[in-house]
This record gives sequence, C-alpha cells and structure tokens, in this order.
Amino acid sequence: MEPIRRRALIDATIIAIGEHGALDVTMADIAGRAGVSAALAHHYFGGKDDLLFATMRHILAELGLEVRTAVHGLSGADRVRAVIQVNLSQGQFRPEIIAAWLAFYVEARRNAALGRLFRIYVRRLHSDLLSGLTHLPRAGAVRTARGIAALIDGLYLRRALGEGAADSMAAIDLVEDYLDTALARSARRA
Amino acid sequence: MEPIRRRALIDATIIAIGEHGALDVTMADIAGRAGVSAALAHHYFGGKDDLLFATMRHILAELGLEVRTAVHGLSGADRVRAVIQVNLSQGQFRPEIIAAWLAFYVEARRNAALGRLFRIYVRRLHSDLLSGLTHLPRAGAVRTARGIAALIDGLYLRRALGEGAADSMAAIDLVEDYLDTALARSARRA
DNA sequence: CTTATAATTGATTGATGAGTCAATCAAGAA
DNA sequence: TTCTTGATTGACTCATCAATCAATTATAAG
Repeated sequence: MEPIRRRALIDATIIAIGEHGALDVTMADIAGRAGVSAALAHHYFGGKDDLLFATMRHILAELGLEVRTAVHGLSGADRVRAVIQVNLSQGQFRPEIIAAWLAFYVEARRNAALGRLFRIYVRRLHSDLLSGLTHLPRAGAVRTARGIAALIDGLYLRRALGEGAADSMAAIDLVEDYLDTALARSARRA
Repeated sequence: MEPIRRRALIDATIIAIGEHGALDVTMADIAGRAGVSAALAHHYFGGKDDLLFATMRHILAELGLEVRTAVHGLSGADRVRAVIQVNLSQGQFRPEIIAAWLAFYVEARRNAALGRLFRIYVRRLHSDLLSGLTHLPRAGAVRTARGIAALIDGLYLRRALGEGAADSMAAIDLVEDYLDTALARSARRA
C-alpha cells in the first residue's frame, strides 16, 4: 500500500495546491482528494512539511527526467533548444504545476531543505544550458545561459498570473529567438 | 494620527513580509513593529486583507512614480532603458521588496482585488516599454516588450531565491543587452 | 471645566488546522 | 484458529490568530 498511497497523496497535493493557488492547503483537503484520512497522510509522511517537500521533489524529478531524455545525444544549439522546449512544454506549463512551482519558490525562502532542492534545480538548468553553448566564448555562454533561465522563469511567472500570458508555443518561440540572436551575434563576431 | 499610523503599518508590513518571506505574518507581528497594538491595525485597515492590499498598492504606486519620473522627457531606446533601470534599481531590488512582491504574486491568484492590481502593473509596464519601441515594427516591438518584461520578472525571481543571483547592475546589463540586440537586428533589417 | 471625538488597547471569542493516539480492521503466517 | 504486522481512522488536544468590543486615555473645541 505504501508506494500507492504516497504517490496518490503527492498527486493530490499538486492538484490541491494548483486549485488553491498556494501552500496553505490543509492535510484534510489533500488526504480527502487522495481518498484517505488526514491521519494516514501523517502516518506515511510524518508531517505537512515532509509531504510538501516530497511533492516538490517529485515535480523536479519528473522535470529532470524529461530533460535528460530530451537532451540525450544532442549537442550544441540543439541541446539548448531541447532544454528550452522541455522546460516550457505543455506538461510543465500546466497552471497547477506553475502554481505549485511558484508557491514552493516562495516557501523555499524559509524552508532550508526546499531551498537546497531549488538551488540544485537552478544549477542543473544552468549547466544543461552551458553544455550546449560550448562554441560560445565562456563569458558569453554564461550570460546567455543566465538570460535564457531568467526568460523561462519570467514566462512562468506571467503564466501564473494568467491573462494575456504566452502559451507554451509562443513562450518557446520567444526564448529560442533569444538563443538564435545570441548565437548569430557570436558568429558575426568570429 | 491616521495617516502616520497607516504609513507606519504599511512599512511594517513590508519589513515583516520581507523577513518572514511570505504573507503569513500575523497582525500582532506587524502592529508590534509599527509600535501599536493589533487592535489598532484592525481599526485603521478593517482587516488583514485590506492591510495587505494597501501595502501592495503602496509598493506599486512607488514604483509607478519612480518610472514616471525617470521616463519624463525621454523617448525611444532611452525611454526603454529608463524603464529597465528603474524596475531593476537597487531600491526595487531590495530583498524585502522582492519577497513581498513574490508573495503577493502568489496571493494574486486567489485575491481578485490583488489580481487586478497586478494586471494593471503588467499592462502599464508593457505600454511603457512599447512607447519606447515605436521605431520597431509593431510585431517586433510587442515581442521585444514581452521579452524584456519576462527577463525582468525572471531576474526578480532568481534574486528572491538568493545564491548566485545577479545584482542590480548585472541584471540591468543583461536586459539592456537584450534591448540593444533587438534594436540592432531591426536596424540591420531596415 | 465639560463634553465630544478620536486614539488606543487588553481581554476575549471563535475558527481553523496540525499533529497524536488508542482503537479497529484486514491479511497473511504459523 | 490464533497471532502478528501493517493499514486505517475518528476523536481529541493544543496552538495560533483574526476579529471584536467594551473600557480607558488623550486631544481639542466650546
């Protein structure tokens, strides 16, 4: 039962946060969605913080897996494009995922464990991007990677707010455009 | 007394949210920082939501004033640069301001009034940027404005998480670079 | 001095929600 | 069947906090 319950509770947590828009969902709400009692959620996860942590780790792990799959065998600009596409794919761009993401981002300022999780994600994204920008001079590559990462996050944020936000395709377009420009400029200079 | 207390309470709210990192600060905490009782905060603001709303409106009003001042008399790329510089100035880039900003962003998903406030800000930023990009073709201007806005928000987000985030100057540099590239590309094409 | 008005608070209420626990229930092993 | 172990829950406790209110104090006007 344990793995089934854990998974169901994590899924329920994502949905609950997505609907609620913040982390102040109750254990009873989450447990209810998963079809169990609040006491059971405590039994398997220990406490609310642990459940939230496990949920965020799950989201990041899924994203990480997607990235690694997409990137496999690619190099150079194609590799960067793959990273961009995964990060802004419909799957990652779902409102409830973004809401959870954002809520966790806020929480990460207080929860040391969550903060660590996010820093790992940030670093991984950065190095994934850098590894596809090797033909750029080091400084330019770092700057481009930072710009892409900021763009991705910014587009997430807008999406979270709703209204007039770019959809998945438009967002990917915008970031790839940024990448192409950076590459073109570098080529022109060489 | 009223204006003094209101101002003190709003300032205290910003500090409290900044330190706490989220909106779950208590009225007692805020009131304490402002040197009054929690009951008084209720007296002047009606309720916690109203105080939070007033606080966010205050932050946005200050930013709006700064932008309008900076932009005054400028046009074209200079105008855009001014908007960028204000949005990423040290004042706006203070950790407690960013923390408040981010926390409110999350809350805006649930609180209709807050959501409206943010949408006004988003639209104003967009039109401020557009008004400095008139020499670009319309479609390109819109896209560039969106990109700049996303970059600004993304850099905010990174800053909120701390660790390795760009400082005010580096952030401005990055976004201005984006602007220059967009302008240069447009000029080359013409 | 008196009175009205605003400022201010301590004490209280009521609601909410995390976490605990002792008690059932189910299922497989001996 | 009996025992053991894990699954499961309802009921309870405890803490926190927003909101209220009646009471007190200060201020200013007449």
